[in-house]
Amino acid sequence: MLKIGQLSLESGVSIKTIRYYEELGLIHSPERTEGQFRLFTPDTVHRLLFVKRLQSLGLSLQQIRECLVIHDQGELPCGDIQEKLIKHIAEIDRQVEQLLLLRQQLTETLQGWTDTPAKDDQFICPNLKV
Amino acid sequence: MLKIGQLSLESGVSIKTIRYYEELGLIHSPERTEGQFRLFTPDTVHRLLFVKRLQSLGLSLQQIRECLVIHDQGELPCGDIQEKLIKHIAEIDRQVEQLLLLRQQLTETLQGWTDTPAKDDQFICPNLKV
DNA sequence: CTTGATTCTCCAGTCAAGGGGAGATTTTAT
DNA sequence: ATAAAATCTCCCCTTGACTGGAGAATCAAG
Repeated sequence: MLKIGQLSLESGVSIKTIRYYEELGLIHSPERTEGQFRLFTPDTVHRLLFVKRLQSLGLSLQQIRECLVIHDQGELPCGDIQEKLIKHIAEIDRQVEQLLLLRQQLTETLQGWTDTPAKDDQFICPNLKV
Repeated sequence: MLKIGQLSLESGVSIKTIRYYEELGLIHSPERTEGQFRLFTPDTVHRLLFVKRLQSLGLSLQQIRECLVIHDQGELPCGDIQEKLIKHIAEIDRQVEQLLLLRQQLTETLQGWTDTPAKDDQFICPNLKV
């Protein structure tokens, strides 16, 4: 059994974050010593590494929790994880598309931009007629 | 002179947001009636449209404020705006790059993924050996 | 004069994923 | 036995751009 500091060392997740994850239900509330110190089972290390891995792939803690719930029901969460990852790719594609659209807007706006435009008190920036 | 409701109508910016922008210094604190109702000058409409335009191009309110400060010093902010837009394009490029890297990670992770892996109690998801 | 619409200030909350620190207690090591 | 290290709970803070609501005051119209 591990106290929280040891778990933090072995998983690379900060103590604060571990307690936060417990609060979110990402890890189970562990046993306590008589003095209320948390005593985690060793497999909690794996659980935290799993969280970090999915997080590094861009999933939210909420999504990760959904996977862990399935795992805790005794099922393999692979299918669910796969689905989430695929959806996440689609989400990334949407974001990239939006960013490229914006980039296009920006380059168009910068087309014909001049540093010394005629001053026009109607506009704050004459290059940007708004 | 416009009261805040009228300014909101003409600019499309909500009343709450107008007061927020005043607090941030994006628009000048206007005159007041005896009863403390704000009375905006009509050019505030343009100013709000300018803010919305730069915002739609992805600039933060902080960056927009910097442009407006230059304008209020009697200078044309075009050069500053141009510089910010160019930097913003570079920022977008960085973001896209990061997203595509992540996308690559995701597709690699999904390579060879199987819906019916052998159960392995050491791992939460055997497809994701973490 | 009264009613209803508008506006005022102030406070608080939203989203995500934690971080900081106080003050008390518990555990461990000497 | 005592000191030091670890942990506990509790509450507030962060970023950015707002939004919501309470309760009071003001303005405009009939």
